[in-house]
Amino acid sequence: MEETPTSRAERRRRTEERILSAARTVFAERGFERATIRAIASMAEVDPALVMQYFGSKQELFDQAVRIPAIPPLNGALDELVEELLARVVIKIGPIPQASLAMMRSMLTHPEAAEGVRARLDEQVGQLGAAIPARDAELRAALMISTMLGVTIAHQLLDLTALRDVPADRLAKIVRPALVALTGPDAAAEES
Amino acid sequence: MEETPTSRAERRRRTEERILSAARTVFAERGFERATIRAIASMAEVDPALVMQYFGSKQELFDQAVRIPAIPPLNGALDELVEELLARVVIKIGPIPQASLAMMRSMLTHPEAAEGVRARLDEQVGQLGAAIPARDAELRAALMISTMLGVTIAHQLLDLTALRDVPADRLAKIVRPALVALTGPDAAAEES
DNA sequence: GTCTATATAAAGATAGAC
DNA sequence: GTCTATCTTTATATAGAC
Repeated sequence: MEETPTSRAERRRRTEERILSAARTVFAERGFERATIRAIASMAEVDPALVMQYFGSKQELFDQAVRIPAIPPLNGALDELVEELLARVVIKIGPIPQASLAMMRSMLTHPEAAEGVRARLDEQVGQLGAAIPARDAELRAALMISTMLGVTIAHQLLDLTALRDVPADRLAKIVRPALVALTGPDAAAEES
Repeated sequence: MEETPTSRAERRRRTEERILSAARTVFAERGFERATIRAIASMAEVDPALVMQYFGSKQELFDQAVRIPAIPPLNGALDELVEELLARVVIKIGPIPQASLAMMRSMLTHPEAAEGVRARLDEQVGQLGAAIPARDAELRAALMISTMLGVTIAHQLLDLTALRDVPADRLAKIVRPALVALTGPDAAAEES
């Protein structure tokens, strides 16, 4: 028998996606520990037991929910990389992916999330460091990433008063010189 | 009857202090949610029930444990403030207070901790902003604070590979120009 | 005053009815 | 295949023995 567009498999896939979407929202808002299967199921309008049936455990649900589709590599010329960093976390304010938020929200208290974030940031540090000609390239790259991390946390998660309702371009305009300063003197200028 | 140096009140005070110290350690390591009264009591070598007896609730224990004695105000000339910021979070790496760590560890998942951190950072932003002559003073101050927050989190809580075992003066030397860049052009240079 | 024992609550996980 | 009902665990909080 040919399967219709809304076959069992298709229906199941949609239900799973609805659960994953709800999970991202709840994990992003409350973090791993305070998020409950019940709350996620409620938001997805399914039975809590179904969530367990599909994903097996809360941890497994978290893993699948925060899995980010692609890991866009950081490469190119240094000044392009600075713009790319700004675009990712400052310009792109608003549509910051729920999955990233969920990961960040949980990273300080949930060991698995911490490990995931560290691995991803270490990777970005490596890519960025490769484009920095100054000495201490990796260290400089790590501090650039740390800066963007701090701005994102202060803005998106802590909601600092002074960062509320600030247009993206104003943020970018002020942060850019700081990032450039972190890249250090260019190779030609290094004569010490 | 005169009380000896180890009177009941004195013994109680010492026990309380031991519990608070253990609480700071456990809250700093695991965050509010994952920290348990049992673990804190065990570390302090007292009975779990005694902790409740003394502090009433886990939340109250947290409040008292993370209460930071003094709130040193940020004031002075701008270049001194930059040095003060560097001293507080970069140079002073190592003896960063357990209470601050506990607060930061919990700030993304525990609403009370988030509120406490936001209030404190907002306050620092105000003090720092008052010393910045450029336009967007508060915004610049907030971004400076965010930068230091990011470096602290990446270093102390996430343990980024590239930031491990880096001498404080090397960190400070690289971060300083970024902070200065965030302070913006001085008043004389602003002619637009 | 300190600790043993227990009450209470919440949430993850499972078994079985439909 | 989906959901009702329950089991089990864990941790906060309390009551009462010593």
